[in-house]
Amino acid sequence: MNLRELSDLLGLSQTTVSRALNGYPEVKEATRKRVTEAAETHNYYPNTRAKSLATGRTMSIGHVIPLSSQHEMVNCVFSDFIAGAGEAYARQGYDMRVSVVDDSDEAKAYERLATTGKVDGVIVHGPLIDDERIPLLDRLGLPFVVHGRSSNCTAPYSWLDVNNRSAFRRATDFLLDLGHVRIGLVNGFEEMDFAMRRRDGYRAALEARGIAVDPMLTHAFEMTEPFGYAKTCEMLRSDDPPTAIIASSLIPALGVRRAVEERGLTIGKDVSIICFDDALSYLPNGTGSPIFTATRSSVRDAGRRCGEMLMDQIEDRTAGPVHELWEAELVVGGSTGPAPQR
Amino acid sequence: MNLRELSDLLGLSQTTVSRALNGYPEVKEATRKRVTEAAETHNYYPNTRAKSLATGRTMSIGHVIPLSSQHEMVNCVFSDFIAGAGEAYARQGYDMRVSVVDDSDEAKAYERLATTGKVDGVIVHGPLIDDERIPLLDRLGLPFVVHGRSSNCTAPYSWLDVNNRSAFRRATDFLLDLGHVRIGLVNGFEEMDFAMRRRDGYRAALEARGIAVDPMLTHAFEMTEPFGYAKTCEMLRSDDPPTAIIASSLIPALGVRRAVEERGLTIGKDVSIICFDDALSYLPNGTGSPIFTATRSSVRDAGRRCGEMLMDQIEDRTAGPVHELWEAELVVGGSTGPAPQR
DNA sequence: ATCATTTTCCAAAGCGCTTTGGATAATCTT
DNA sequence: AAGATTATCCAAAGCGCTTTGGAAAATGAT
Repeated sequence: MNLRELSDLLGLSQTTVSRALNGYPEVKEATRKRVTEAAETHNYYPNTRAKSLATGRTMSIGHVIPLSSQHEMVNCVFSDFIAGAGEAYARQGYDMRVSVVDDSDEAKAYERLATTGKVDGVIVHGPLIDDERIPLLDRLGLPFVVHGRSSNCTAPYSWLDVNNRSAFRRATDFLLDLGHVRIGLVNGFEEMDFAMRRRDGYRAALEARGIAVDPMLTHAFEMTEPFGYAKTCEMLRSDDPPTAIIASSLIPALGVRRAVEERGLTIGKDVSIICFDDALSYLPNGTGSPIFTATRSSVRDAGRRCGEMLMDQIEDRTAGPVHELWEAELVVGGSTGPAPQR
Repeated sequence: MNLRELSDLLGLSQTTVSRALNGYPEVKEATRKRVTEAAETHNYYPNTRAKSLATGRTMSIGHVIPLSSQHEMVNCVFSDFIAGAGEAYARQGYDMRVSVVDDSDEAKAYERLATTGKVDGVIVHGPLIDDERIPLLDRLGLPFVVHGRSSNCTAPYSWLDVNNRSAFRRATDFLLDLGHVRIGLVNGFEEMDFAMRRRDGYRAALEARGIAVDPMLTHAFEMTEPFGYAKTCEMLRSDDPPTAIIASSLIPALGVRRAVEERGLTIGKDVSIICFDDALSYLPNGTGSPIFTATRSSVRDAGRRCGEMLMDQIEDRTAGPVHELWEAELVVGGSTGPAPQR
């Protein structure tokens, strides 16, 4: 059942039927009612492809995910983000178009999305410190919202980020207050803006107390469980091991925990752990009281909000860039305690 | 730059340019070369919306994910699946359209996808035992592939599944061979087909040795870490606690581990653990030797293959349904050992 | 050289919708 | 009651592509 058939059936023109269905004012209420009822009973839904072509809008938002051998974009954190974003999209009749691309031609993928008109806008995931995607999208004129920020980027753009620096500064201060001095950092790749900022917060807290950053205690890599495990093993084996470790995500924190326990040490006593908790729905940091002391900010909420911001921008393209900086909350769980006496 | 502009520029008709670009035979090689080169230099890419309308194909595959308060579809396993599927799509020029819907109108969402022509086919995730989506999609005539199976479903359909029954039978046998008798099961929701089959494999192994299934030892719920933790605590507190626990995923297994260790028991000695390992990229079961003894099957590979099967089906709609049953591999890690002596 | 084929290209008709620019009918002024 | 407004509807022109049904040009057969 298409528009022509429906309008023939009703003895009306396609124009009128289309207008009735789309809520235009130049159609009598009685007619509108007749049309909507007929559409209902005959199960008419406008063809998306035709509608897209006519309106120039696709009602879909692109998410480009690079598939690289060395860095996994698609992970638990990502899936919670898209769950949130997807929820926001659904509420406004959008949906999400995910294209997986080889990371060598990620730029081309964005270009293609823009020139072929597949999407009305995109979300930029995992921005690097000086991310080239931002000027590119700016140039392409495709609306976008960055989840995170990109330092050194001069072009104006909309973003939503958690205050990673203050979160890690706060976590580090918390440990310092407990008397810890040897504090390890298990971070994500530091080309990524969020990881760089987290390291910076960590560094600032230490330096404020006159403690130098020990390169032996700071590690940056893909945030997997085995990475947390391996680096913790390495640090604990050293002559001057850390008494506390900060992990950039719950997942490597699980590895940290495994390494600590395997060594027969007790968490929160021999070694304290703080992690950044994205409040993943499938991997919650405990249900009642938190397992790990953590700085927490829901990535799902972030997804939801990024989606909203982007749709707003698409709907009103004249509006300027919007920024939101969220503070992470510090939740104290059982994984931290006073530094052990020497 | 659109087709008309490009053809005007070349002094050719749109027909010829279109044909040259799409590899049709009725165009001289020299002309084709001239056209492709012009397209290249002028950065011409056909408008997807127009192309879709003209061809009736969208080159995109739908994934419907119900958003429910009590059951999370979007999880780590899901994200690895779509990474695999997305990779397959990318290779053949498809991409993925994800729509998040309230679970109360999931059926309507599929109907809408079909009638509005948003996608060329869909992947059905997490089939229930008698899943109504299968007859629905069959009726709608929308190509689809089910990741998993749906028992009791009479309509023919394509699916790819791991042999959940044999995997859990094997895991249970492995523990029985080690002398375990009290074996706990931390399963997913048993309305879901895979969970039902897993339970069945577990039951069959026990019954083959004349051991009755103890309801105190079998639990089914959302497969989160806290669920694994809570149920393990509960079981370990009982008068006749299990000496081994089988978990339906690595994630609840982490909770199982936490509960066991928190009680001061040793994994692989006091309590053995086997889990189903989906070989998640972000949460691998160890790098070299596995952490948990596990039955393993890569959900990412499954995603890739489901995607391929679906695209094949879309390309040749006359082909009958295809089935693939994958056997999970048993990998022995450090989490299992002989049953402790009484 | 003539006719039949094949090769190469084109004009025009969709695909199913939205939207512009009227026309007609109904209502309001005076 | 005639002219001015307004409410209601319509025909037709896109949106940018593919594809059908020829036409013209080139090639082959006789």
